[in-house]
Amino acid sequence: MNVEEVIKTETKIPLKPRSIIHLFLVHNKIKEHLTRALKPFEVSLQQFNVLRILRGRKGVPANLSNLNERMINKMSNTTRLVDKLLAKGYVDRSICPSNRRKVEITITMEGEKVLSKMDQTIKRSEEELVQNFSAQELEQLNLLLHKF
Amino acid sequence: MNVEEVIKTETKIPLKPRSIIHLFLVHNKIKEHLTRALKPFEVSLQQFNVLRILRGRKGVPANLSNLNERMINKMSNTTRLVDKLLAKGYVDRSICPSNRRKVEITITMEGEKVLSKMDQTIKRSEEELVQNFSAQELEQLNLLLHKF
DNA sequence: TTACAATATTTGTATATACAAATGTAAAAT
DNA sequence: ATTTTACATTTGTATATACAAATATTGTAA
Repeated sequence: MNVEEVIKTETKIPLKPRSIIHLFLVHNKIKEHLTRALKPFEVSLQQFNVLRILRGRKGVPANLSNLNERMINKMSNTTRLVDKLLAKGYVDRSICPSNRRKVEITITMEGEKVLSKMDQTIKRSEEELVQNFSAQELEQLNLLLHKF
Repeated sequence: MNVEEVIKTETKIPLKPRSIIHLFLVHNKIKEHLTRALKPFEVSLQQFNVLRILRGRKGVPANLSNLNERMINKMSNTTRLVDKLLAKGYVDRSICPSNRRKVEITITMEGEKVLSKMDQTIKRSEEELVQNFSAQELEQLNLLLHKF
């Protein structure tokens, strides 16, 4: 992934903006790659992410705030995202009995089933994406990203 | 920017997925930061990007293909993006006389004027974003990103 | 108890994005 | 010359995202 090549420019970009553009381009590449991997399952990356969060709660229902704080893209309309998963039968949603302002969201058996299939696909994609990296280089990358 | 802290999890994430999540989180942070910086100008990052590309052509008109191949997010509806800039008076658009399938897009004086103001704001934001990095660390980051 | 503030979610609106189909123009093939 | 193919852009549709406003419920204060 060469910056100048991808955005078709001959001029040398200064280090700071170049780093940011570089990161954007890599992000795009990864996002497209993972989205393509999830395509057969007809779920978005966000929906996949929510399913994983729900599974991680091991049966304990989540409300929208729980989901939001664990999501990668903090978005305000998690409601509509859950609507989609509900329509697919991958989650259940009910009103919390002890506090009727809240909702209780859980993953269904069906949801767990498709999720475990998605997991394998995503794992393969991730392996592909970082195939040029050694473990040490990935550690180094994480250290650098930590500085942002 | 600590991954586990941001997505509020106690479990240690394996190196490969962690690297990818980390990159997503950093991308989000940068995107939000830059979008906020452009807010007073009422243009999106994409629109800002298009204006910069047009300026870079130094008067030579661009068509939609030219823009697309230089844009960070390759998108199919550059038409509508240019519509927005047109409505703001920042670009001109006309049909290419030699090949009427094409359009000729140029930045206006007004566009150049606001763009130079945006530049300063964006430059400051970029400085802030990479303030914890030494030049050497940024070089290293670019080398690693190059591996994707 | 009534009014007010805080909390949790939902809805509305505008823009962004992805993909497919439609439109109009130019070039190539028969 | 007419048909076909390729090219460049536009439009339509569905979903995603960001932000503000609306709704419903609970907790608190006078």
